[in-house]
Amino acid sequence: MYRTLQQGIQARVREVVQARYGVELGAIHVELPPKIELGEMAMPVAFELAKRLKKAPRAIAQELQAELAATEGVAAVEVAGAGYLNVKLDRAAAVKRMAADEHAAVGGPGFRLVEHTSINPNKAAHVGHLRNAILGDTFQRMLRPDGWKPGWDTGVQNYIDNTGVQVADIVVAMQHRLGLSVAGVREWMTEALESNQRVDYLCWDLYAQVSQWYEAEPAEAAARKQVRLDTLHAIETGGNASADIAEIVSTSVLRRHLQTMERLGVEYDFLPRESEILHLHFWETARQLMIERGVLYEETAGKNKGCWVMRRAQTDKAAEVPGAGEDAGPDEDAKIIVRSNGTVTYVGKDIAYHLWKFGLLGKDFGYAQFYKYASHMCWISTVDGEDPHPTFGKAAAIYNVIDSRQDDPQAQVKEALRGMGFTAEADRYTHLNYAFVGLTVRTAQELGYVLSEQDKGRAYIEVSGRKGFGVKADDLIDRMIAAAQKEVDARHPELAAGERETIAEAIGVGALRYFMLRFTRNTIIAFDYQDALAFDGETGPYAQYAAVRAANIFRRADVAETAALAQVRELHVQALLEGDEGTSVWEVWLTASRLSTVLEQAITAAEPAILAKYAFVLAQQFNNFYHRHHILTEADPARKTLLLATAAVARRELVRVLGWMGMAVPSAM
RNA sequence: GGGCGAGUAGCUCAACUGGAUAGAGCACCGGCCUUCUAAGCCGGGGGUUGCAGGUUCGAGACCUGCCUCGCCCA
Repeated sequence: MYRTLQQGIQARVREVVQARYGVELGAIHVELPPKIELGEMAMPVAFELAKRLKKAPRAIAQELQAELAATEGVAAVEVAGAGYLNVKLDRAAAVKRMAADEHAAVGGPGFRLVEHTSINPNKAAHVGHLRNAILGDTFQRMLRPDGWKPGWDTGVQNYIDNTGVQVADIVVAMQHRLGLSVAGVREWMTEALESNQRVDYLCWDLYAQVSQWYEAEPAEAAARKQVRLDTLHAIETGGNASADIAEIVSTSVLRRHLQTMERLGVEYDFLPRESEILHLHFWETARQLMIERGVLYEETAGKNKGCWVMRRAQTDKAAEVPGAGEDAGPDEDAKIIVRSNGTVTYVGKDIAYHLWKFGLLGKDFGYAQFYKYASHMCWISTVDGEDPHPTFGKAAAIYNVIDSRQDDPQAQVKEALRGMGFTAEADRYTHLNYAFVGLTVRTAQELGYVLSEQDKGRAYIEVSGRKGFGVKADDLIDRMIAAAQKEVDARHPELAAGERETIAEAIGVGALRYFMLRFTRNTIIAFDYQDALAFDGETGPYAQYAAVRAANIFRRADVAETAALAQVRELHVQALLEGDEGTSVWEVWLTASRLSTVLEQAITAAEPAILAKYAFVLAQQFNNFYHRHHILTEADPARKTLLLATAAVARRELVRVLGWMGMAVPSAM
């Protein structure tokens, strides 16, 4: 609703400024004034104009003021400070439109491809992976069509590197440490499943052990590293025991990852795998395309002689240097795509994969059904595939949720697309990056890790799969839910055990998801059990609690939420929204009305933390309102209706924003 | 050596991308449960935004140079 009013005022300002001064304005900035007494919208537009018109900002603001007052939905326009234009909204009108659930439509054409999680399928998921999956899943929910918004057609992918060195390490462990054949590995897996052990946990330990084994004896180190390399090559080639074991292990671990993520409400549509990128020869096709487009060439001299390298974009700097053109000799800083021994780098394969994502490769995966969710099927890549099947790729825009250690390679892939002339695609390629998750010293020690004195002085301890160092995702989820369960059991002994469990799950998962979303993406999270398990203050449970309280009012009231909202539209509420008391009610409506503005902002900035902040502020404002006004005992019927509608609208928007964050509102708390 | 990111209250983080008196949570101190649930509410203390310059009506944000820390690359 705020968004709609904002658009109306922006259009009006543009019109007035054009007519009065003949000036065409660019983006018109509208912000929230620091205090509600100053109004609901503030525009610093007069400052901008002051420069161009050589006139005092206050004078300009005063001239505009009179002409803007007539805008629809506006009660008054005032000039404040050095020349701010402050807009006071028609509160009663806004409330009525809000009650009717009028809001700006968020969405548009073009398929959006969100890729996230992408955990190496060789060990259990850990906290860092949770940040990735929760960020990606939340962003996906922000885009996808739902009951509230038309949204964008959206698909979710989880890329699986099933032929990489990490999977090879587990295969080495299986073949050379445990001495297992393909049949033996199959048996080992079956046994683990039947004895109810988490396969990914067993692999977690195996991975740490084999990593140490490589280095354990200096005399053997070279030979063991060679075993590892040979195994990796065997897996890439396919059709041998190592490749078969890799397939068995990675598929079992992958299923475990999907189960873990499903506990958090994270689901996928498609799982493209590295093995298919290899077997379907995506790279060879991409290579031809890159050569044709002139971005890939063989270096004939210098240190990169014999390599295929990527031509770098012509920078301004290079252009200024005389003789820096093509005849100036080898570009020593060019990015190597194919090494002189013929192996393709990771970036090379990634370029091929991204050409596929945008439908530019002229090739597709085979598709097979893999994992069934309650509402849809998750497909996996294969060489041959089943028919009929859905198709992925051919995206209009992509979002890759990958941590910021991959900034360089991601930029190179984007640069390759640009270099090939696919500039529109490069522009719609978003690396949704985020800083990694470490552990606080306290939590690392609690988990039993021995730290050096130097480590103890650090702000965080880095997670390391090779050392078996980290918080496993399932352990964390278990503990979050257990902590919630304890509270629920104490507070609601009257509820059935089953319901208490459902509630605890919603709270535990909500607390975890909120914790991962409340930090902006480039903040390094030092994960701490104590902080994550705190359910007071700026946390998921706080926001959920506000929604539960709002619902409780309607459990006792004699009207339903929808009825309260319908009734308020028939009332004269203007007087009830003024003064100190009225303003405290109006503030809830104002915050609630900003939902679409906030969502759009969060999508544009690709920053889910904006949603988390908003959910908290809305909950805070509701709690404030809840304490100030006792709704059910309100004597004045008109006022009571307004208060009920206020609770209804706060709850409605809170449920929506929490929904995008993947957080359910429990039946009781 | 090059590239990227960070440095804000005791601690953990925000600050709508250049706007009004830099805001929250935690912790600490004081108050509020016979009224829709205290996982809550109200009040209080706490800041040279790493340092030094600069740009302008206006800088935590932009520019230059330093200082610390962390990643990535050779």
